[in-house]
Amino acid sequence: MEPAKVKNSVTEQVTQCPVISNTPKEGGRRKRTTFSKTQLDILVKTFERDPYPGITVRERLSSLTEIPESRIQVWFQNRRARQLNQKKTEAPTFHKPDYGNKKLTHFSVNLPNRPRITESLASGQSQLNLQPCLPGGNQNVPSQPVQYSEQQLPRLDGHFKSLDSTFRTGTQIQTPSTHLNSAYVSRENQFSLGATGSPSQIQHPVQPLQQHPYYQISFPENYYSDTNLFQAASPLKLGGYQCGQGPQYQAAKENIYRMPVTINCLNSSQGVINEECSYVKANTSHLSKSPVLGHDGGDPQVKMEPAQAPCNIYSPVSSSITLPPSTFANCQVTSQRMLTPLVPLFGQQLKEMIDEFDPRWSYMRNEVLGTGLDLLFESEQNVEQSGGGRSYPFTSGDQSSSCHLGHT
DNA sequence: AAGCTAACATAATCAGAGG
DNA sequence: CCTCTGATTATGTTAGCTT
Repeated sequence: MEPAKVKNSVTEQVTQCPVISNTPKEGGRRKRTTFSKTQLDILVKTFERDPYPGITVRERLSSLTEIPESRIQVWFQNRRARQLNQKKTEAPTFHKPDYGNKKLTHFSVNLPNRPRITESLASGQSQLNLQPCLPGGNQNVPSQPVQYSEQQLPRLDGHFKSLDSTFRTGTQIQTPSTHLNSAYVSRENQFSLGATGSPSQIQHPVQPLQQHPYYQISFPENYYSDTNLFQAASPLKLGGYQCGQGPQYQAAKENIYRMPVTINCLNSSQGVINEECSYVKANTSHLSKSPVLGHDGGDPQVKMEPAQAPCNIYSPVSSSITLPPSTFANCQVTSQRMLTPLVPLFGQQLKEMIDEFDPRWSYMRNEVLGTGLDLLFESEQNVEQSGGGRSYPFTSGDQSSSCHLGHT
């Protein structure tokens, strides 16, 4: 066992970041790191959006700030500890969120445990082009499709399977860890990414659907689903309602990376309303281990199929957007291992919904989709500003195009 | 299934930097 | 000197891997 504490203080010159060379001295205590203002700013802003960054985010921060990942981890640990202590000392009055007039309310879900890094993954440099929540969103990261290595696919698979199971829970949602017992949730409407090794689990009640209108958006599936990633064995439930397991749902799960399927809105007080949905039926997935990933040739075609099935997205808004199949008639899916989000016209609405829903999902969306959605949003704005009506751009691989939408 | 290990968490504490 | 905060240690949980 390690003998107590090493208290031989180092009286050398303070190591100033970004010069990171304060590795632990032989048998001594690591020199205290002094973070620069810029570095702290990045860390703080990241912390505000995600107090529990995963390894990829930490590595990303590390490369961005030139702070060793281990120091970043320590920083977040200390930050969490002090924030918890601070909030403990404060009067722990629980403020019930005011859902009355807000269309988006607290929605607690149990997010998945972090995917474990296998040795093969951890040993190498992170190949995930993830988009952490850095200052200014992800604008610091070049916009490019996310590329996944063979090794990352199984990891993502487990990750998204967890997401899938997350949304199969009922109204009583289990939170992944005691992280949620802090005021993060109640005050900031955030929920934590669970991590392995978390303390005992607790449950947090979800605001009853009957009392408060919800946005209950199945974004995790809309964005991250995959044929191989989501293998729902039991009916999906959202807010106590059982979601359809019909062809639309399955199709949604198959096409998450190309586009969100349909935005159906309904009043929660009316229960589930069956609305017409349209979706893209793609026969491949960038994240799937389908044979198409194994070769470079071929251009799997995107097939369009209409669907008539319940769409379990709740919203107080009584309108819906249905995308005609023609929207994607000319889309082609590249067979490269690139996630190119083919988000059609309603990107702005989608983005707003995502962002309002929870910043963390935006973050995860960015992890997978990169800046595609943001770019879409920008392009949509440009179109509107130029009076271009309802023509929306989309991309597929290295090709881009636009289509006119006559949505209702 | 059991054991090992990695990863991550909180909590407590030490100790350096700076006001 | 005091406060803030980075660094360390102890301890616990979870999940993947191996046997």
